[in-house]
Amino acid sequence: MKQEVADLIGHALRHLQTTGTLPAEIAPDLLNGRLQIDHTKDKSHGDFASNIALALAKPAKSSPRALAEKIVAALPPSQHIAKVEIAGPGFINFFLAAGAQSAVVNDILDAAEKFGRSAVGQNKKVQVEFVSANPTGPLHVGHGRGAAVGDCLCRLLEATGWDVTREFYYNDAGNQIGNLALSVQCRARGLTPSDAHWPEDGYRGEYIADVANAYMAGETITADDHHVTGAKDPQDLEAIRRFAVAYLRREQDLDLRAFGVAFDVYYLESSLYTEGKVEATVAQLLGSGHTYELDNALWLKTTDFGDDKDRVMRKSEGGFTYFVPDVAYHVTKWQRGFTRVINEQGADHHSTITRVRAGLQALNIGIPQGWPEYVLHQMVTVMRGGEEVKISKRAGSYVTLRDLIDEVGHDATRYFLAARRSDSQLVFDIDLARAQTNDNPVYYIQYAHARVCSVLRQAVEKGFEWNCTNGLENLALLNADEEIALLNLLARFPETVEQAAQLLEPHAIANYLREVAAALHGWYHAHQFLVEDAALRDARLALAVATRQVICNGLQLLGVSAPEEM
RNA sequence: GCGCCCAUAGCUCAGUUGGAUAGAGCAACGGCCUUCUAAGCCGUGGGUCGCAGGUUCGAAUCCUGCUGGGCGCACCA
Repeated sequence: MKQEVADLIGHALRHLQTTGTLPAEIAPDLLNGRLQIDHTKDKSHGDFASNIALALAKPAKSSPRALAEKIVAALPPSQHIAKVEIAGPGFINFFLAAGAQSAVVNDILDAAEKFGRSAVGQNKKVQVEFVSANPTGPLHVGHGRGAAVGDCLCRLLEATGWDVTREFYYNDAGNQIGNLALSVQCRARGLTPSDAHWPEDGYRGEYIADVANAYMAGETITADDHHVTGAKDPQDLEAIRRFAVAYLRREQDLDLRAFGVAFDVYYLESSLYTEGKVEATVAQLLGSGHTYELDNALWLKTTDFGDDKDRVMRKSEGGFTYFVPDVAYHVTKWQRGFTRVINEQGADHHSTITRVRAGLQALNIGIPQGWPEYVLHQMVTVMRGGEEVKISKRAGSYVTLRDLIDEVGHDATRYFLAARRSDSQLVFDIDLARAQTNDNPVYYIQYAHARVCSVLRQAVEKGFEWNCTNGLENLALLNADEEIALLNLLARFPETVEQAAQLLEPHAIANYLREVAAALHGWYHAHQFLVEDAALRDARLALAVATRQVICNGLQLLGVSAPEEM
């Protein structure tokens, strides 16, 4: 319906151009999306409003209202538009004809689980890299936020027609891993973090002891088609390293699986070395003319590309800094044909953005400046009983994702971690997330879904014969305020999805679903569904089923289940 | 000191990419249970959109400068 209004205005504008009322040169502007149609907040302003006359007044050398009148006069007739008004400084308000809103029920029932999907992505490849936690410990809440946001982004991109690859990058080759191995070795030798000989920056969580015990017991870890068995030898640091990495990777995989997140590609940092990709990148950078030697170290002039200081590539004592394999890694993404790449990561790693992009620009291999895109999420604070929760037994210094899933469940965890704009800090209220009341938005939304299911069960019990298409010819009977409000809301689902995908903002879906749930509950309480009048009953059930479908599709995008009973 | 992010009702947050009188949920107050789920619904009160300038028909939204909070500023990752 919104598109139809846009088309009508577009038609009118072209007409005004051919008659010379509007200068021809403003046409490209319009086609580039300056033609904006808004849903009105206020019913007295109609159903849709356009600011086109205000935007074009200046180039058309006309007053906004005079231009608005010309545009309205040039609008082609439409059976769906009952009335067009000019209001305020020059807004053009469109009033839909009675019954025009209810057509969306038909659309929803036709499209079913496809309602809200689109093809704007044109099946183009996009890679989303997210979580990418070092295999040095259990995933924490921050990783959980990354997992929730990243996976929802993927679902949004898939829903809008992109060919999505989910990728996880394991930093399994750096100092942190050496640290991990040392920590496990200490535990295997019977030391504890309270010991005087415990390494300064060793890992202190209980899980290190678990890894050490499993290693000493000769456990076998199976991951990624290969097996690693504990060598039981506390002297063999290399064996400990391999075992610990495999052990913790398995842990993370189990957590992610419990969270409903699955990756297509797990990329190992170590493979960049074994396959010579780091060396190749270094060689290319050397040839680029953007490097220099200073104090025995090799530097990249990242300041040539907007960084605030140059970065070391090869340390004076040998060995590359982390950012060299990072650049090499991104080169592989480019070479694998991902012209679009989105990296979802914690804001604390923000500084890598300029560095990685600078390295890629220095290579001068045709990578565009803004590639890759980044979505950063801010810190998460976990609250319980009005107090901040900071530690978990297993990890020691932080709350793990597993803790949250165990305590509040998979659905609430996913919802709450994705329901806020990712660039503002998030307070995760455990008490709220656990609540089986309407204060809890997850509960409220799932309950709306279950409620429709319940009504349909009642309909069967009462012997009302009904199927989805019964109500369609009676849709015009849906004219109560609550029904119109719900219809308008449902009609907005496709554009909500499209915009959330375009802006990479999954939280918009969460907010939208809360609105739909509220509209459904409000409607339910104002009207009986299972009335004697068969035509009205069928119409209402059709709308209820359509609403359930939209809620179901929306929850699917968030990775939250849609229960039939609660 | 430098860079990035944030600041909207008592609390948690939206705000359609510059639009009309800034919204929702909690909390507070007042109503509603012979009912397909009261696990709910309706109503009322509550705001200098952190502060000060600027841009224009029009600013919570864009620009500049402050204030306050978070994060980052390694030859760690």
